[in-house]
Amino acid sequence: MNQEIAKKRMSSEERQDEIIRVAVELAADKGVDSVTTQDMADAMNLTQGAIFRHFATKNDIWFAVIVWVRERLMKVLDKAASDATDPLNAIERMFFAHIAFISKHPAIPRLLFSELLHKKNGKLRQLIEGIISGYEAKVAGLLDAAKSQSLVPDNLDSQSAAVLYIGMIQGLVMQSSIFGGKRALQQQAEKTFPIFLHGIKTRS
Amino acid sequence: MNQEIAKKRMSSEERQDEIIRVAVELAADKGVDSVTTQDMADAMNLTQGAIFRHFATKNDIWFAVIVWVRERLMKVLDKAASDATDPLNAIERMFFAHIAFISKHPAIPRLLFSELLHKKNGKLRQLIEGIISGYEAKVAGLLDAAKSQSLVPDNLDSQSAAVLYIGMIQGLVMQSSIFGGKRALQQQAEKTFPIFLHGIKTRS
DNA sequence: ATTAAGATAGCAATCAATTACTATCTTGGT
DNA sequence: ACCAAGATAGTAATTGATTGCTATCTTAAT
Repeated sequence: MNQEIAKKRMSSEERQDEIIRVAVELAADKGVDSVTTQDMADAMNLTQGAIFRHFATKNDIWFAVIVWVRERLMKVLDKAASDATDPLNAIERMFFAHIAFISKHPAIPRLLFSELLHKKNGKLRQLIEGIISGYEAKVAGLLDAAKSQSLVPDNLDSQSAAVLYIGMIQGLVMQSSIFGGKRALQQQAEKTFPIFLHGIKTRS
Repeated sequence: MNQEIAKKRMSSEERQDEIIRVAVELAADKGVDSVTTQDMADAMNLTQGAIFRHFATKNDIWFAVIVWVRERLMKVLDKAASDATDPLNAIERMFFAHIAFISKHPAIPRLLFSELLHKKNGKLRQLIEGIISGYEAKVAGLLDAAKSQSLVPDNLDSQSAAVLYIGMIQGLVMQSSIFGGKRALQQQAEKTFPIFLHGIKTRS
């Protein structure tokens, strides 16, 4: 019953998209490093060699995956920030948008925060570094804007607060990775954010 | 010139220690998954097969590594906490002891926080989960003690604050992994901790 | 002389990547 | 419309390198 379907011939662009999608899925289950081109091929009813009609090397696949993630994530974050009433509210909306994004794509943090980072590799590491430092700069910028509106004290170190912000996401991801699932992630996030928020607000 | 040195025969126990030490070092450079038994053997002027005179499987090596890390880290943390004057001070001392420990062994966070985490579910994962959840419980316990001394408000969610605490460490590690080295890690830690501390202190 | 550590060599499995070939789609000249 | 010619996606098989691990021999230390 299931033999005839999915035997179509697709354009290279469509196949590239499918490979990226499948790679993300598999990375969620087995971890990035243990996903083989054979796994990808199996997951899309294709032969292993066919993968290399669409990507020159396996590394190029992961590069494309990261680019895909970047575009998706940035789109979500930008939209969340644009709906905000003030800089602090923008940070809060971005945070929960990010948590929701992770809930939908559990593989993402693994891609960004773990293995590929210390892969002495050139392009991949640079790309991920760019995403994270760009994210950090965005948060720090919002905090500076909050300063000028006296929403946070002037003597707050924006960059350090941004580090804490990103760390909070990492901590929540790890927490939900060890214990519960999506539901727990959202719930934990709602309880953790106020502590961070209070940490950056007016000090003695 | 370099042929005759390091040709000693060692006891199995000594070799096990050296294998563990070398494994930690190599994991810092190349990442855990990409360290092969051949790499370890090369790093200690030994044959690859000789490794298996001292460990039955490669997995056993990583297990021993994690156990080694746990003992070292817990020892450092316990000592830091025992010198403290009050629960909040204990958390602060533990934090900076942890940061100093990481500065000395940059491979550790990678072992605990990244790759091995999403390694299906074996003994390794269980061991790491135990370390982290134990750590979290310890911080949460100190926060509860701080409540009874009115150092932090009663309505603080201890577990969420502990998640933020661990996330702060993760964020700092990633920050220093992307940018500077040890110096930057210590400096950043000193600027970030006060934000966390203010976050858990008395609220409006 | 006995024993345990290390050397040498090799196995079976797995991996990314390449090859030679086939099937299918696209296109341009008549 | 037609239909050969080229382009492109896919298959099947194989390559060369690497992996964890093992069987057998060699040597050093007690």
